[in-house]
Amino acid sequence: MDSIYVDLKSRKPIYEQIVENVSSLVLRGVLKPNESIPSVRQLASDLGINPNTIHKAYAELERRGIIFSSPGRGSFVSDDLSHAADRKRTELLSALRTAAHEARTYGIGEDEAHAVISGEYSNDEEGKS
Amino acid sequence: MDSIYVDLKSRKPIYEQIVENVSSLVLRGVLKPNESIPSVRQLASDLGINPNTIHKAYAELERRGIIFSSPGRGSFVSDDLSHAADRKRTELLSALRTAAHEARTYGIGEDEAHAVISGEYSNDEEGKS
DNA sequence: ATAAGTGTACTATCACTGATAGTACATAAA
DNA sequence: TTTATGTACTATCAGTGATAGTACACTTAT
Repeated sequence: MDSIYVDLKSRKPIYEQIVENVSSLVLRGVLKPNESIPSVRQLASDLGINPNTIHKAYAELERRGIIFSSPGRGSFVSDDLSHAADRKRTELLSALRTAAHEARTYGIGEDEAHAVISGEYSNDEEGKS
Repeated sequence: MDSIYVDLKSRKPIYEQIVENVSSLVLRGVLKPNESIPSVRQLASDLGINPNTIHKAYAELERRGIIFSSPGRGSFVSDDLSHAADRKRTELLSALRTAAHEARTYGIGEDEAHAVISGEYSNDEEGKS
């Protein structure tokens, strides 16, 4: 959860997994602004996949303002993550709204829906060692 | 929403759209048990897609116990939908749980999450004419 | 200056999957 | 008998993800 990995058996393309993976580490604060992230070739080697695939992911991450890359130097976490954070927040609320809407559509009661939320927020000490 | 359609521009495969589409109509009670559904060729013609694609969707729907097909007669909604309904319910609750978990992970407060649920359940007259 | 490591840009190729096209056959109903 | 149905094939195409290989410009450290 706190490092980069891929699931080769997943339906989701590898490069998308990398994108979401790094994005998650950055937006959750595991990787700090201006911190360096693994080089294209290094990460490709670590994960046993093609460098082109990593580059495709990094290009998308740069497009989203999550990281920036500099030829000869490497790739780094963006110094301004506000845009990306806002977008993620909106996306999460939208997902929650959609799930709730679907639940209602199929006859799941409001009380039960609230109970699910409460249950998820009462899993004590989410990030313990 | 209450009839079968497809979005050719979607990332989701056409046959999967058909599956979810029919499944939704059946589990929401729009299509009743033992009611007939469009024939493979008819639906293919209506939607402007290949009959093989429809058949692939119908085969999956039959596998899930949503419909059943009979050569020479046609395809019909299953008479016993309890299994499919249970699975759908579990799936919806799981989706809600996942959305809530993600929201929490990224710092969205419990109050805000509950507010989203309440908001979605207070959209009065969801299904008006 | 040199070497090593970096991002980046190509081309070519392969594999998988979704989708189409066409044909064919057995069945059921009018 | 005719028509429409589900079903089962084969062949083909298109798009996409991924790999392989090469190359070039840039930065950093030696």
